[in-house]
Amino acid sequence: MKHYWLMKSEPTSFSIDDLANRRKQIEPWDGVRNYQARNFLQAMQKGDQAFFYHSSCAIPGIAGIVEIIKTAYPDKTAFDPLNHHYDPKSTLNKPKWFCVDVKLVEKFTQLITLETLKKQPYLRSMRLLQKGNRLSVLPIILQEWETILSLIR
DNA sequence: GCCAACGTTGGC
DNA sequence: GCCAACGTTGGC
Repeated sequence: MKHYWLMKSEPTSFSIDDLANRRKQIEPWDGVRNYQARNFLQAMQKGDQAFFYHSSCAIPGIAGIVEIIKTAYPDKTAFDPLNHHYDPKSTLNKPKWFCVDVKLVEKFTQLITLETLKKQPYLRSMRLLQKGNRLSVLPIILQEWETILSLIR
């Protein structure tokens, strides 16, 4: 069974346009340094889809859809001392952090803004909208997925 | 830039 | 194991 997710990225560091401009429109979703988010990454299966969410920017919101094309494998950025996400506690033998590969499925012609999401009664219980939620990777239930897509379809 | 809400760290 | 201090996230 296919599962749905939401993955956050700050567009100033990596936006949906950056993904669109990648060769094959594929990118490793690395740099996640939170255990809960990591566990969600590890639960992802090939073929799962995720909303690409732009966070910490002028207009936060969902910019499009990506598909998981490679399941979790060790995040190389944790091994690189020069990388901003370097973590000496993650080793080749015992990797602590993981990433998946995503491929662009669709960039929405119009951003589904956080403001819009908040207005939807059916989305009130959505994890993304809960107070204090800071998870950069989180699950979306099918009903929420479809409700969100209905906003632009 | 502010600040609430978390997560992590480290002394005890 | 507790908890204060600190760091980070992310909306505003």
